[in-house]
Amino acid sequence: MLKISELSEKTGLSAHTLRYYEKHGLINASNRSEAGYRFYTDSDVRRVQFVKTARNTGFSLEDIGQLLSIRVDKLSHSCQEVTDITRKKLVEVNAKLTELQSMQQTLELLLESCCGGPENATHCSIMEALDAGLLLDKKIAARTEQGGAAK
Amino acid sequence: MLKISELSEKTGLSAHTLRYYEKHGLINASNRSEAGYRFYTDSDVRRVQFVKTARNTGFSLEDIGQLLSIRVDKLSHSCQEVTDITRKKLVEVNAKLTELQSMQQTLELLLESCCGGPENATHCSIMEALDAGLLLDKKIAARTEQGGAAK
DNA sequence: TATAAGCTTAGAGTTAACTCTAAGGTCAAC
DNA sequence: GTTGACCTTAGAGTTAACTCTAAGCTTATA
Repeated sequence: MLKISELSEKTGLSAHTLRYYEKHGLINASNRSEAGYRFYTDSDVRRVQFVKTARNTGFSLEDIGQLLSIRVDKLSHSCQEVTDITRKKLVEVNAKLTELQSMQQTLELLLESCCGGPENATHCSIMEALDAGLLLDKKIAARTEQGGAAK
Repeated sequence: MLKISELSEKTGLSAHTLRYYEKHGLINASNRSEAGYRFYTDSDVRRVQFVKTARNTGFSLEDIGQLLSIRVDKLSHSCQEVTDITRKKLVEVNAKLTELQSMQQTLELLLESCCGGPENATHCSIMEALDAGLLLDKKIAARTEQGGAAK
């Protein structure tokens, strides 16, 4: 039986966060001392670790709530329910990835295009590009590749 | 001279958002009607478009504030200041990308490992993996590659 | 037994970037 | 001259997931 500080140490989640998860119905302390102190069983600990793992995998607390309700009654739930949740999350992650990759590419292009030196920014190509609404993709690509097959 | 609804249409930013940007010092309407209606000049429009482009590129409103203060007085600022802001943002984007790619890989692995069928979740490998703290990377990789060079 | 560390709760604060509401003034058209 | 669409402001609400605070018990240690 662990106290909250011990569980905190064991899981790397703060006591605040553990109480927050409890308030939101994700976890619980099976026992309390007479004074009201939380005491966690091994089973509680495993549940908390499940939550942490799911969290690290990108699931929202809401997703995790669903996963947990499957977890406690696996017989009443199907693999499909689990994969539905997982696939939905993957779709979200992929969407974000696409967005970030586009940003990454733009930022790299911008950095390539600018001298980055101590001269004043009058002709800074980053500023120009942002002013031009980033049609610079083409400009810079042309400048950089000097012969690429533009669309 | 555009009214706010016209600028909204032109830029795709809502009137609410435009006022929000104004409140936060990013943009301004050069003129107001007697009744207090905002009127935007071409120069105002270009500034708003700059903000929008920068926003799409991933810059925070705070970053954009800095970029804008460079933009209005390029002589007093260096290319290096611009690249510093840009590079900082790229570092952030790269960090997020790494995190998301890891999630993506995990989620894909999880989906590969589970049948996703209508059978109950008693032996669902996704649930098992989350329970096991995802040491499954190895399990699944082994199962999938059936002969890969594990570390 | 006294102090300090740790526990409890309810509830407020944080962050970023909006998004919306309320209450009221303005303007163009019929 | 009266709709109805549009504008104004100040300020509250939204979202997710914490994070922190205050006020007050409890427990372990010296």
